[in-house]
Amino acid sequence: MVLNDKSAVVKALRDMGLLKQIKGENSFKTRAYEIAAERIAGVSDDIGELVSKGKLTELPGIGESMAAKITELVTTGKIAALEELRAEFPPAMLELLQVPELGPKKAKILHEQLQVGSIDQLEAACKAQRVRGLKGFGQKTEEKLLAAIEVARRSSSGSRRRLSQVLPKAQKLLAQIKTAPGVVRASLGGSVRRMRETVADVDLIVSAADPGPIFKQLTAMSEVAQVLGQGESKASVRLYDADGDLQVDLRVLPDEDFATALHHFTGSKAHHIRLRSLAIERGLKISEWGVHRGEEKLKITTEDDIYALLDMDPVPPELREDWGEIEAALEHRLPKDLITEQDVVGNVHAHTTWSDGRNSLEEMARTAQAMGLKYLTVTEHSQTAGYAGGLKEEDLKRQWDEIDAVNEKLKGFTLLKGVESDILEDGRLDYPDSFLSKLDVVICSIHQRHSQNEEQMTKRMLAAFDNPFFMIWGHPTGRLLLKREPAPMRMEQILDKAAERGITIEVNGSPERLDLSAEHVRLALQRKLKLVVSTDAHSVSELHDHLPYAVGTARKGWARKGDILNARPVKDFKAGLRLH
DNA sequence: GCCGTTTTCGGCCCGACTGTTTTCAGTCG
Repeated sequence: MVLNDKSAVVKALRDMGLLKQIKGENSFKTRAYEIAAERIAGVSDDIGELVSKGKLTELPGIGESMAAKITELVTTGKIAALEELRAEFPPAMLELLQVPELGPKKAKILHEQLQVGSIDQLEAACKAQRVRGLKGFGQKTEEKLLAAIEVARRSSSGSRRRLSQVLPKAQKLLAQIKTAPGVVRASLGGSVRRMRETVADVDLIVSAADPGPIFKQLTAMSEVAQVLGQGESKASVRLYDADGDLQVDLRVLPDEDFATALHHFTGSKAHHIRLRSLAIERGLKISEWGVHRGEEKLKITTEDDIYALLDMDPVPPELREDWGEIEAALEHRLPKDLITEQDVVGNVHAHTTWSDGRNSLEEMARTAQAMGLKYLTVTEHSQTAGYAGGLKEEDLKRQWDEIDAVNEKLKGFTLLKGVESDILEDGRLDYPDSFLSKLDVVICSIHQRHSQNEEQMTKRMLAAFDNPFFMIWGHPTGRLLLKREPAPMRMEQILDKAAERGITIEVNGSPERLDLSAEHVRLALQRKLKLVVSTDAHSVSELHDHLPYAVGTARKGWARKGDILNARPVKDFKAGLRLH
């Protein structure tokens, strides 16, 4: 095995599909590559294992030909057919498709007629007014492309941004839209509603008899930089935004169409394609405008009605990715009790002014209590983390006195004594066992030496799990979304050992982390590992603000209430942390 | 390229919007 890298496989399949599109191949063929890429991206299995065990063709959407290409890539490091395809085009050909408004058909014409093979060449051709003469192009297209090139360049660092950079703005927009006259129902849609860890735009779906005032409400907002388009049922705008351009798509429909429209614009695309095929088998047709049986339009009041018509369990938005939820819903084995924010009774992983937090112990405790919680784990940084005000044994012992004093004052609320201990480069923790044994909660995290290779990192974790006081594995991969890749490690092997040792895994809700990821949450749950949804709060506001991201990520990984330790009362929480 | 209690051949999700168009193609979601 030369290249056991799932993301490399996904990229190769996507690129192959796109290049074939530009060549003008049959669109169903090219879509097969997209489907296969999405399927691989969504499976939680190790790609090398799928190849070596010959299980690729068991995945829906992957047949003999696709399996052979994937096997070729994993075993030899490249796909000959893809190399040949690449050789037919300039190296930067695919970057052209990053330009909005420019798809494979127009790219093909530009390449064939004007030898355009990069964004820079496209810009030159447009400025020279050589594009407007091409068949199917005109002056307006040329001008639009020039503007689109700017958009593509501005967002070239990746047009997606972290969910946390968009969700609060989206919620604010939704609140403002709801104040427009005539609004009946309104909701967020799209990848924001599905709680994807990174998102590209905002979708708003509104029902009202007259769309006019709603469009007006949106386009009149001061944050709107440009109105990109407006028709009878939808409008798109671009917002001024410190993080770069943010597109907002607003749909307004009669209330009888709200549920089907909301469902349609929530996605994902892959989920819909599967669902609509199933509908056809049952003599139904699903579109954004409703569910039809022949000419008859069926009455759909909620999204659940759509799944009921297909004899499926209702699928919560976070699960709509075609990651196996379709099959599970058809077999009525979709989890019914996914974790919710209301289920959480204890806040896990908090820092105070004792280390690098911004609020005192008592402020954190009172805020958590006001949120309706019953306990809070105080887990300051450990002595190795000098940069974060890490505490020595004597410091922590003094902190216990203050914790005892605050616990005296608070009724029906408990501060638990803990620490976030660094996992050193050889897997040791940075306090002696004799001290760790005195704590209620020991979260163990990696804060340095992220650059170890896969072998070293895997060994480090396996060794760390041998410590009898290792209770919770904190932000396991150390990733920072769009900033730092997850540390390389053999996650399946590590989770196997964690399960053996009875270790609890953190789903860290710090918006830059979301660590574990939803995909890894599923891997952990397959091994019956216990989880905590944590805030990693460094201030009272983060106690509130981070919880939705932890819960959303856990839900997206199919975690149920029973899987989450801090959905249990304090006594059961403490008991659950003990190793077997 | 994938897939099959309507098929191993002949289908493959569906519609809005825009611009180039006298009836449609391309792009997007």
